[in-house]
Amino acid sequence: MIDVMDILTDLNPKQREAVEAISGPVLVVAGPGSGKTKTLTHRIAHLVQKGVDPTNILALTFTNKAADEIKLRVSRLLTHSGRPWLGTFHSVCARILRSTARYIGHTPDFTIYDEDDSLDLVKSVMRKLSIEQKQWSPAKIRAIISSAKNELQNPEDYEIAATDHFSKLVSKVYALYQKQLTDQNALDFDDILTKTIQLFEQNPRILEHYQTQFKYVLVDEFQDTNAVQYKIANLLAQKHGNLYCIGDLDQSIYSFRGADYRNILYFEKDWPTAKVITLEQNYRSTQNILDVAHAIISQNSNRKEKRLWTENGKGEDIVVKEVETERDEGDFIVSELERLVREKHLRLCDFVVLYRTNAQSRAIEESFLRNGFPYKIIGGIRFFQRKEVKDLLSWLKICLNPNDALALERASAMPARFLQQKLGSKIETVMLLTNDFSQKSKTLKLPEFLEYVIEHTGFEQYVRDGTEKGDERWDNVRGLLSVSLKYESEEPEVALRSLLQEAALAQETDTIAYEKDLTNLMTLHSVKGLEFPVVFIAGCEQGLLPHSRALFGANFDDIEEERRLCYVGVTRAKQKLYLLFARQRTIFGKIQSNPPSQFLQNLPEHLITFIPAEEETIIELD
DNA sequence: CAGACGACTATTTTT
DNA sequence: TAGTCGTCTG
Repeated sequence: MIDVMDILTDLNPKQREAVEAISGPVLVVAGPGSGKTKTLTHRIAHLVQKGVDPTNILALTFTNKAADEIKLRVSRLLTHSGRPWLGTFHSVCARILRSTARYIGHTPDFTIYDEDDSLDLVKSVMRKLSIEQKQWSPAKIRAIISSAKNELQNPEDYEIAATDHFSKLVSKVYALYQKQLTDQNALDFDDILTKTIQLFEQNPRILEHYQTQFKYVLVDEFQDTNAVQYKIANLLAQKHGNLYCIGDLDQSIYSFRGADYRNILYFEKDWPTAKVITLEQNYRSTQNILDVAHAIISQNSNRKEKRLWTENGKGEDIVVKEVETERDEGDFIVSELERLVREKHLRLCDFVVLYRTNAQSRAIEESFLRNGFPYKIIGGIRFFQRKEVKDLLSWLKICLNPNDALALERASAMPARFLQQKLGSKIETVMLLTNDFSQKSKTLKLPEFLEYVIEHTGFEQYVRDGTEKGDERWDNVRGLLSVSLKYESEEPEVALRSLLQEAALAQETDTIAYEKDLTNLMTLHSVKGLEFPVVFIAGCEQGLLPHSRALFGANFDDIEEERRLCYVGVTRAKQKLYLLFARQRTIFGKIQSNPPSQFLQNLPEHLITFIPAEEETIIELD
């Protein structure tokens, strides 16, 4: 156990204030690199040091990555005693709902539908209602249903509010969609949150139970909460009033999926006695980088003024580089990288290349390939989202929840010729197989059970069609098998449940290879929370950053979010920052020419080195 | 029912 | 340009 003083002496005065203000509501505005996670973890440790039982502490995050990081750091600070409740909003709510499922009309083995499942269900509902999918995009309808849920509108509420033709149509889909979910004993991601609220509102004693338990509630990345999540945190903290929220409005970049940074403003209204602490000392970047970041973000009107400072010194100029084409952009990045590795003895993993859209990675990759520099693309399709993985998992889902019609449909959709190796007609085959699997799932260890399912569904022949992609698919299936190994020692049913829960809620993200000697390439969104000595931001052009959608819509908020995105990118840099723009670029097979990003316009000139495109650049005709 | 072909579309992404 | 989706064809 670490000494109380150690936990506090390691902090600057503001951080220490945030850690020590343990009673009452606290809002911490934490700029990039200001020790947000440190403050949160030290606060938890401090509470325990003060004698608070860890089970009375609830810490909520948005991503599993953040939850894992906090878990790890808290466990380093506290070598004894129980663990706090610590996890994503979804995992904590799912945990609560598993033990209270009957109050919301489900059984504890409810299935969690991810976004793809949810879309499949919307499509199936639309087919049932004979709604033309060409005319009305299922994805759009799904998104509308999702936002309705996030405004706590149930199908009846939505129907009442629906006036125009389209809304009425959506209302029909929503009603049947929700009914199907209930019938199938399934919850979508939004339900996990909204059903928790429903549970609390309809069962005051259950709410009271959790309110009593959670004497201290902490919320990480508060700017990313949506209305429902904020309400959950608020409800849970109501009894003791010890609600601690930490975040940064300037780094809110997920409003497109429901995050509402205004929660930070509502917080002060809901908790008028809240202590507000701003962390402005930055431990990551040079002052030049912070000044440029400030020049960008201060153009936003929706923000609270704060000014980051550092003891790291001014550092180097920020490089603004003009290039002719996206090919030159990639080549410039690689040549700078090569030069810095040679001159400054940096490693390839000290660099990161950032871009607004995934499509931009292509040209940059090609430069890396041409010059023989290793790289890794972060992002893309997640493991549990892959078709072959979902296909295989659907067989497992049926074992736990035979009402899961989506899983049943998915499993049945596997070409009969693979299944028929063993048994009779298709529908019988699926039935017979699932019956058999259900039995086996109770007795076989999880990895053995998976092997069994793979063998009896002809899964290898199914995914492995002799192509390279087929081998890749097979690798993913083997990957699932290795995931299952960590549940090997558990009871078969518990293990199965855990695996499916992980598949639904713990979407494994690519890990950044800090230790490997290669350069990471990723979107501006993916880089949030990370830091690198040298940062390249490619494509600083009107239409790309800010993205044309935000530009075209002329929506004020959208442009401000793009600016925050740019700010997030800039503040990842520890020592050196490059902002690049191309005079022309091929987008969707057409050559476009866009002016430099408006975000480059107000940068303090004395901090910038501008390098124009080389005039003799030969534009290749092709 | 598997594969081919043309039409269509095209931020960002976590749970 | 490139990936997805629905329809058509053998």
